[in-house]
Amino acid sequence: MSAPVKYSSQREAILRFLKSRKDHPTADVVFHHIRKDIPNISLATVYRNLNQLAAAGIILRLTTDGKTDHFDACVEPHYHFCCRGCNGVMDIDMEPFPELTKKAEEVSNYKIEQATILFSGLCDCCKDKL
Amino acid sequence: MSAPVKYSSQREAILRFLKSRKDHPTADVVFHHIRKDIPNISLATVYRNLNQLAAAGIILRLTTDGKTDHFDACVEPHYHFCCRGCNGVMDIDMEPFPELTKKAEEVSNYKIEQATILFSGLCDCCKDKL
DNA sequence: CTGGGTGCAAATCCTTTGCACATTG
DNA sequence: CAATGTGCAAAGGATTTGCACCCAG
Repeated sequence: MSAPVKYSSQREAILRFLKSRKDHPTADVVFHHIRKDIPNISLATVYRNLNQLAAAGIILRLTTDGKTDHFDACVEPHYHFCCRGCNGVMDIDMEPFPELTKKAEEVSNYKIEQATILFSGLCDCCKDKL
Repeated sequence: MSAPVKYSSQREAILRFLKSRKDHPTADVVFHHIRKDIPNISLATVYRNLNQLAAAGIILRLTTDGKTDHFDACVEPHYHFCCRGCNGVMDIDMEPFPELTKKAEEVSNYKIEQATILFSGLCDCCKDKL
């Protein structure tokens, strides 16, 4: 049923760029960087591909407190941190707590498929400045 | 420094409405309900007051995977669940895990001020339908 | 009477979509 | 050649803002 995926150089470039970064760029950041290699790529194409990759589970869409989503080429379950100073999104290297989801499911009786943990505060750089 | 807050019947009505609900309405839902009592209130006023109340720590803004934020009159730390079927946001009645934040802070060296835990999946109603 | 609050409409920001053309398989 | 992907521009939805007027302190 799902439409067969056809190769496109734009999508490859987007994915490659995402994999090369350990921060988690927004669509706009992806767009501006890809543009250096593919000058006439359009923002719409970036959005379309990010959506497609996320839907396919190849990348992760991160919804933070800011208004724009961030994207992560690492789909292993892990936690994130969003700095209220610079609005950057970073990884937190700690093992997931599967008990959390299990306990929530017991307590609530909902079918819980996912737990999103987002820490926020100030990163190393912003800790001093603010 | 912060501007003195003046009373307004609109803000009072918005806060009262929010307190009367255990789901977590969006700005638009608040608007349509308040409108029954204050027919000529504007959506801009609703947004302005929700923002002001959230900034003052009187209510909580909940950013979910959906595109519109939800608001919660209960500011005690607690967890939420967002149903991908009906997009509703519900409370999860379980004790918070303070260790989570502590551990993340140790591991990362960031100044962590907040941990947002959002579960998602299917609620009781949507579990059967989908 | 001074400054915050409101309603309205217009503006913004982020994201999606329609359409004609290009590219892949 | 059939169908997906692209670029462009226009549309869309959620939220904010400018401005003249209103009202609390």
